Amino acid sequence: MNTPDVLNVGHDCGACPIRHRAVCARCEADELQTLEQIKYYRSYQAGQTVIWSGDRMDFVASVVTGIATLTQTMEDGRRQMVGLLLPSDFVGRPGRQVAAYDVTATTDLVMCCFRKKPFEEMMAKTPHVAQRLLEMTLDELDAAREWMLLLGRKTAREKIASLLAIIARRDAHLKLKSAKGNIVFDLPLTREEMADYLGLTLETVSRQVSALKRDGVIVLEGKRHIVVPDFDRLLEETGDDSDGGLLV
Amino acid sequence: MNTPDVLNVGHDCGACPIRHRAVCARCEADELQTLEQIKYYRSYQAGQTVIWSGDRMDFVASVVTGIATLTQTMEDGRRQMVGLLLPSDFVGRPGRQVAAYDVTATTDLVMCCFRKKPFEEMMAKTPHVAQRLLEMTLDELDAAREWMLLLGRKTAREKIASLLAIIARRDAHLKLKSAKGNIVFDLPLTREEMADYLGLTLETVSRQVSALKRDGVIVLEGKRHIVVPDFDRLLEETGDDSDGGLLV
DNA sequence: GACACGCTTTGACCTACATCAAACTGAAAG
DNA sequence: CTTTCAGTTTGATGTAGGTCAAAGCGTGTC
Repeated sequence: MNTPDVLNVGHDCGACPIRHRAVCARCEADELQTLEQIKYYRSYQAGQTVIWSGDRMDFVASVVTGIATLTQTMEDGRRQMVGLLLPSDFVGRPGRQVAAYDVTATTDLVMCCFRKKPFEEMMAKTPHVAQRLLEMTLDELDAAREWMLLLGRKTAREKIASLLAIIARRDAHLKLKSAKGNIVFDLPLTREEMADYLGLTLETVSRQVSALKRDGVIVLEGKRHIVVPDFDRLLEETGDDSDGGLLV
Repeated sequence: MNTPDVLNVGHDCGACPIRHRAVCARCEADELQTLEQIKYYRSYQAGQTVIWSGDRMDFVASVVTGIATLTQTMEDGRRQMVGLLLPSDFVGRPGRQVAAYDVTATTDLVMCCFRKKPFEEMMAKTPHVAQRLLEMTLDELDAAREWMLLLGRKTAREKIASLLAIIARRDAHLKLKSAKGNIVFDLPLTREEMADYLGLTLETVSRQVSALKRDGVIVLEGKRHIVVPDFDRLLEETGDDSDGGLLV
């Protein structure tokens, strides 16, 4: 096995077309050996909670397969998703003892974990890892800020379109397919989870998904399987700038 | 001068009570010398735009005095603030050529800048800096996620109370005062800027500020000067958990 | 086959906040 | 002292999305 999960975290290889996933010629570097020694796997079933906010968290991890969410809950039960973790995403914060969010598996989930202590020691020694982690965290921060624009200023319809576009893009990217023609993917979230992502109610999500379907922006096969016949059309519905955020 | 601005970025000294601000015994470390050589200052007047989204950005910087905001704007003019930069906060992303957000001075502003190229070279050499930057970015990510909960799920009144609490805390912290008794501070934002922060309109902000004043949660002296007679009371109005997010 | 259970859709109604509009306030400019 | 202007407040009205309620749908179970 080529341990792509380990590469996600430890290594940034310019030669790899898809940085977080590909196998890389420099796999023998020291930090990878170290990571290899301290890693272990955990599996969770769909719906299982990985960690509760406030729990002691003695590991960091990266998602290998499946989807997990980070959510915050208010005392009265209002919930807001604050992170959507797809394969190759990183969970956990070096330097923090206690989880700040609920982490939940929304599909069956496999994570590649590293015990926090040795991971931090390794980080202190190998600048590679800290730099890669910084880069990944900055990407997450950008995503969070786009998400803030969505939550604060977009209409319900724009929110739905944006979420579909995000998932479609991630999905297509992970499958290495180009974005020409039909884009097909399975929604990994229930209406309620979509609502928690978007700051809406599930009823509003349902209505707006139906509306996009009625207007021919998407085609629904069953409840979960989605076909996007014209990706540009979907992007128009998001309210985002047309130049599509190609910042480097 | 003890160059506290430089310390913000380059150094994490456990001995300093207030980490980002204090002067530190290890100031002679190499990276500080390097930073010292490549730094320069820029001043902006209140209202001036520091960088437009999409502009080439050849420096990174930290705020020395004053307040700046990061905002995103949609084609039709809807605006959402996505970052509020107070003294000691960091702007700019190593590795990115182009600004992703509008950066605006909301008060007179002094920034301590570092040209990007030498800063990045220095980062590659001194792990200290990358690690400090990672830590700061993770803090920002947490702040962004709390902000997402605010935007997605809080009522207008809770949003206002939360913003006041955030500013009060930052302000008190920067002044090294304890949080007992009256907390007094000047609002650094106009109603419109508050609205852009909170995903509201300025009219709603005005109404809710008046309501909090009517209910005795805050005392307004003029339009900007605010007295919080009972900080716990204000916190109750935020809708947040009472244990106040003391995550380490 | 019928039942139960989780998820989704649809409808009727309601309300928090947006929108539009006008008046107020205070500081700066002449 | 008057004018101007940016920022703010306040009021009247509109509406997107929330709330409550009921019905539909697919899958697994007895």
